[in-house]
Amino acid sequence: MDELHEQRQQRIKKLEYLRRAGVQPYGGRFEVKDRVSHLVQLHGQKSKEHLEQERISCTIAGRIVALRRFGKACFAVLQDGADRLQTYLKKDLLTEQASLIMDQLDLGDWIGVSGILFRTKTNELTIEVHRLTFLSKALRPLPEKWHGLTDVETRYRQRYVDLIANPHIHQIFVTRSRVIAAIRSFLVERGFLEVETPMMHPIPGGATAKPFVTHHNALNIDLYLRIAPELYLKRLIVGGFRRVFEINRNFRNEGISTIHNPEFTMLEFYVAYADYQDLIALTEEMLSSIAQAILGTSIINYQGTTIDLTPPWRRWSYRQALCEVNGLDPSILQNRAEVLAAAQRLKVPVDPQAPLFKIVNDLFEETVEPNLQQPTFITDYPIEISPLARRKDADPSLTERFELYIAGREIANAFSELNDPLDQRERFEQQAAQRNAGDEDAHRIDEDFLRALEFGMPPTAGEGIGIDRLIMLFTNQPSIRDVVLFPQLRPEKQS
RNA sequence: GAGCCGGUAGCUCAGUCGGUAGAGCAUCGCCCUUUUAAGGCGAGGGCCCUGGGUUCGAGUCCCAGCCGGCUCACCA
Repeated sequence: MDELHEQRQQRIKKLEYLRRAGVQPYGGRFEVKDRVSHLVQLHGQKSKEHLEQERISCTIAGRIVALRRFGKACFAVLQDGADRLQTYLKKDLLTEQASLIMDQLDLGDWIGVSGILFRTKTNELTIEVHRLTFLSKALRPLPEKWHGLTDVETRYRQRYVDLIANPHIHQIFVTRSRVIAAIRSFLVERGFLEVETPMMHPIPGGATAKPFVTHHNALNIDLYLRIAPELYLKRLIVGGFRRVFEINRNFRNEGISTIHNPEFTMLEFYVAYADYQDLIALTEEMLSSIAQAILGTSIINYQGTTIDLTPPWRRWSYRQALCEVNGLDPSILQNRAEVLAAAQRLKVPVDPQAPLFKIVNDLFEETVEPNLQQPTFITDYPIEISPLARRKDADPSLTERFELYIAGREIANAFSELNDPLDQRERFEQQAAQRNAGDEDAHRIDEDFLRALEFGMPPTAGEGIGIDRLIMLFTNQPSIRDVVLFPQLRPEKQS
């Protein structure tokens, strides 16, 4: 007989036995009086004698993740969230029915216990159980106790098993939730209004990306899952909201990698009357204070690199960074032949036919980005690669824009917004021309957005932060799949 | 989309030169009232990812495919 089938049959037999004995194998409400984490925090340091004297009563519930039987007694380790506590079940101390339950317990079952805290001979904090309540029967066996579940495919497909077998995974998602909650309160405290804008767009906009298409039957129209909330949030600034933010999913129909999931969580926020310099200060304060609040430090380790989030962070202009890293004279950036020569000398493969700004940007990405391990604001991007950003008054070839890099990765992208409706229309039309020429990622003209801008948008600064990548950094995870509960995979073959 | 690596019991993994499918944990039976990878004795459990091919004989060699990981490309 198939082994899984056999273990499952065994457990169904035990379930039926419990039922015949009057024990509900899938019970109802149970009054949990204590959390394991709290008990350990309160009493984890107390000595054997101290505990004997205090006789602390407690009631916990959890899943059995280890079971060591000794004839008429057993040790069962219960897992409550990411925390574990040993319980000691002794038939002497239990009712007849509880003894019967004890004999039927399997790894994975849920039970509730009441008893007294004590320390065993080996000094382990343990509950001596006086009351045992069966809560829920597991029909499938848990992964092996020592190595746990390591097969990454199973970990992602059956995250529930991953969370059971690898409690530290639990902690990653707790941290994720806390970071997002902290971002929310940081922004709300500063007068931002949290809003929700459409996820289904008639015209996908606000980013350069391929959208997912879906269809609305009653309206008989195609809709696109949003690639960015940007254009809707700016409509709200036009409408008079001074500070808005949204934390929600974006969808991009592109490749999957350790830093790309088709749906990913994005924070975007917009501040009327502000410019990108204000956002530099805000970003520094937000990320360093959240690290301090959630991790208890602003110095973090990411994959072996120590990263110091203590402000202020380095400000480095795009051109200056490029020239300093590679020992180039800034004057050559305008000269195609010299840039190509530099690329060759630096062994960066570039397309000699490409526009100059593209070649310069390839050089930047190849040579500068990997060096940006410590938090760095790269500022003043060229106009050609910043179609939505406001020009700098002092140099119209540059924009009021920054990207924040940490650990060699782009974490945030922000700029003073373009609020000139006529300029925006021109840029849309240029994009549309590129689209007609075959660039399917180029922006489409959003007439309603242009209409909104024509009603007048105040000077505004806006920023986007990729939340998943931020969480990777804060939890020291190498892959985005490790910070998304259910990452996208090919569907499992049904057997 | 391309390259490299992997897929064997519920889990973690061995499997030599092509010659009867293995271990530990888990499961089942017996013993055991302070163990913690508990222990002792015994037992059961396999679509070796799928489909072809070579061969007297394939987990092993060859081809195609499926699924996953990593790297690269696009992107955040």
